[in-house]
Amino acid sequence: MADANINIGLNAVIMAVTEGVPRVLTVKRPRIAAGAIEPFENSPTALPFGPFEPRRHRTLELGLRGWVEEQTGMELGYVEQLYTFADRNRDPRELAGGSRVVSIGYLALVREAAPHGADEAEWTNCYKFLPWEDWRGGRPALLDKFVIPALLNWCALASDQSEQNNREDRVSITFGTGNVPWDIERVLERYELLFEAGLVKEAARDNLLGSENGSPSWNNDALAQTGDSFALDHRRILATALGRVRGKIKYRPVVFELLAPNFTLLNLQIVVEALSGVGLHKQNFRRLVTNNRLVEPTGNIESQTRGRPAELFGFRHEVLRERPQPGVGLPARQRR
Amino acid sequence: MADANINIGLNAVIMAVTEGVPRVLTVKRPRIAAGAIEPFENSPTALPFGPFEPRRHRTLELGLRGWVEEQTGMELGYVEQLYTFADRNRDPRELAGGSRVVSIGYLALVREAAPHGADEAEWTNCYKFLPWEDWRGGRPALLDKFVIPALLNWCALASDQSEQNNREDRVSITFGTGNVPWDIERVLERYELLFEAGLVKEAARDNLLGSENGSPSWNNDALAQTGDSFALDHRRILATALGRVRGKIKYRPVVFELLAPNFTLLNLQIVVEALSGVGLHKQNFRRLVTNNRLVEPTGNIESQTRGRPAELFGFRHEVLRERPQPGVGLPARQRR
DNA sequence: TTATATATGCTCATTTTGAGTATAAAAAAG
DNA sequence: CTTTTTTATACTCAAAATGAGCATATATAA
Repeated sequence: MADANINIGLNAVIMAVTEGVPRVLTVKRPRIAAGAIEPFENSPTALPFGPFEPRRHRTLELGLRGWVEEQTGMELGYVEQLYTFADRNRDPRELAGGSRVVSIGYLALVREAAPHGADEAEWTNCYKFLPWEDWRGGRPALLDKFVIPALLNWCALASDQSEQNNREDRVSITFGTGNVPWDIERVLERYELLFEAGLVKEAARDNLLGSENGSPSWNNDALAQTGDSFALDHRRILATALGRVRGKIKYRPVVFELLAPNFTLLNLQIVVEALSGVGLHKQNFRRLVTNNRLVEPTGNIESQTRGRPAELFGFRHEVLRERPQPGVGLPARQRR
Repeated sequence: MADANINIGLNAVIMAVTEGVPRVLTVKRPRIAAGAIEPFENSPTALPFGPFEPRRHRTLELGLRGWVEEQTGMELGYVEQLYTFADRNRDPRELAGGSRVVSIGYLALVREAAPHGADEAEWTNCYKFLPWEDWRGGRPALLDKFVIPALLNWCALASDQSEQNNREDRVSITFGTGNVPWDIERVLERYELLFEAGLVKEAARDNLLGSENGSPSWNNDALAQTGDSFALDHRRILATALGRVRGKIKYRPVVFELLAPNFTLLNLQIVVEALSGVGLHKQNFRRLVTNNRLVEPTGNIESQTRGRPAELFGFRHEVLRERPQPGVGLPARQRR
């Protein structure tokens, strides 16, 4: 009955925001399904992951929580399932006769704490893997210096006119060329386009692109500009996670999972900006969260500050019973 | 290496809207993983499903498209992954020593067509399975007549005060008791709450609720009011699908997957209302989709109509290049 | 004391939304 | 053939939400 060639792995994107930097928990030695540890060549950075053991775990989420706690000592709070990935060639070892790996991605939001466990886990800036996603300091320079020209070049290499139009449409919608606005949520679409165009290291590494695909072989200098790489398809899972958070923040109060119970409105704004990757108008942000009664003042004042001390606020849980979709509300479009 | 006790099944929620009714494609004999057909007692209604065969299919989505075409003769257009379900006891046969079934749910939107294939597939009104979700004719009577009282009763049966508060909060947020507005997207949360409270047939059938859970054993008359049942956890998957469409409709132009290329604005509105389960203000709906330039007039006029003939419109594809998140915009809250 | 940094309150024009009224163009009823 | 019914479409108007900025308050640093 059972297909002996399927393994299920659970991958965790564990995110935190500290000092205005969105971070993801990364490990050096990925743990391989079925419990065995296999070091990769050069031990590439990976998301923490572990096997799903049906005999031990009643649900997928419980399985995930279990081994995350074992590996990192962290007890997860907010957890949501992201996506299930099972593309062939996901793991190069399948080609060598190994079994097919199906991996289920999960997103967890935590208040940053030092991980402690068997693996050398550490917090890494998400934008090291997806540098084109951070617009807080204005439009990232690498877009115009490298990414967009390379994508347009890839469009021009299409085999026929219809495919070229297709590619140009995708480039303009995902990367906002022409007069198309930048949509902060299309993180995954952007990564997948770069992958297809052979502009991220994994594309070459995973050897999925032949010359018939019209993909030029970019030199390593160029590929170094598109951020750090991850083991397997973990960068794709991270892109899924970031896109999901960016969407969810607007209609569910998930930001508060990343903040201490008391925070200033600037603290809150910085976390929202870090995740969404765009800067927000301070006064309007304040008006939004207070008028919507998403937060409530505690009466306490922040100490040890530069300018005027700010009031401390807390999440107003009752908002869930007042408005169907309470979130922080981001601008629909990002001006360039 | 491989865990011989895992099977992966792909479940398809194939939706269409005709005559103002949102329909889902259902089959009478579910096909069991690994290709064998096992008739269930009474052949309960099920979603079409098939096994994922890693040797044949490069990706999960291709696998799904493949066997859907084999089984129903339908070539799917728009397809998106919903969620992966793997709870223990999902399939009662696991208890009898069978292997664990992991099922990956997919949503497909099609223009309704007669299915033709080996299984006796047919289109069924989604609201037959989730009758409390249809508010187009006003607040469904069964909410006040049966569902809410039964849920409040379940709250009162909680083992301690904290659990009772917890239950009451969940009831009011998902079912909008007190002054909480009804959130059309919380379809899955509502179904899961009814399941926990033992108010849908599957809860009793799957025998997951003991008396220690504080769930009364409802008589069959009562359970008959909460809609038709599905095999396994297929009703849960349908709830996931409906909630997903209701959300997505707002920010992606997915409705047009369900409509012919040319349609009147009333056609469009009826499809949106059928999915969202709420009635919309006709003039404002028109203003929204035309001002946002989501649709464009074709110049043609509908024939064979009752009142004044309406103009035919088409989806304006260019809107994707103008606004980041083009959708039809539903009212945030549903007034009662 | 002055500069600088941050917090917070407020204004104002514009856009979007909710809820209607009014009119137009067809078929059905008498 | 006139009236009624039905559906389509245009327009109004008040309320709410949004985008952008000015002004002021309260702290530390120079």
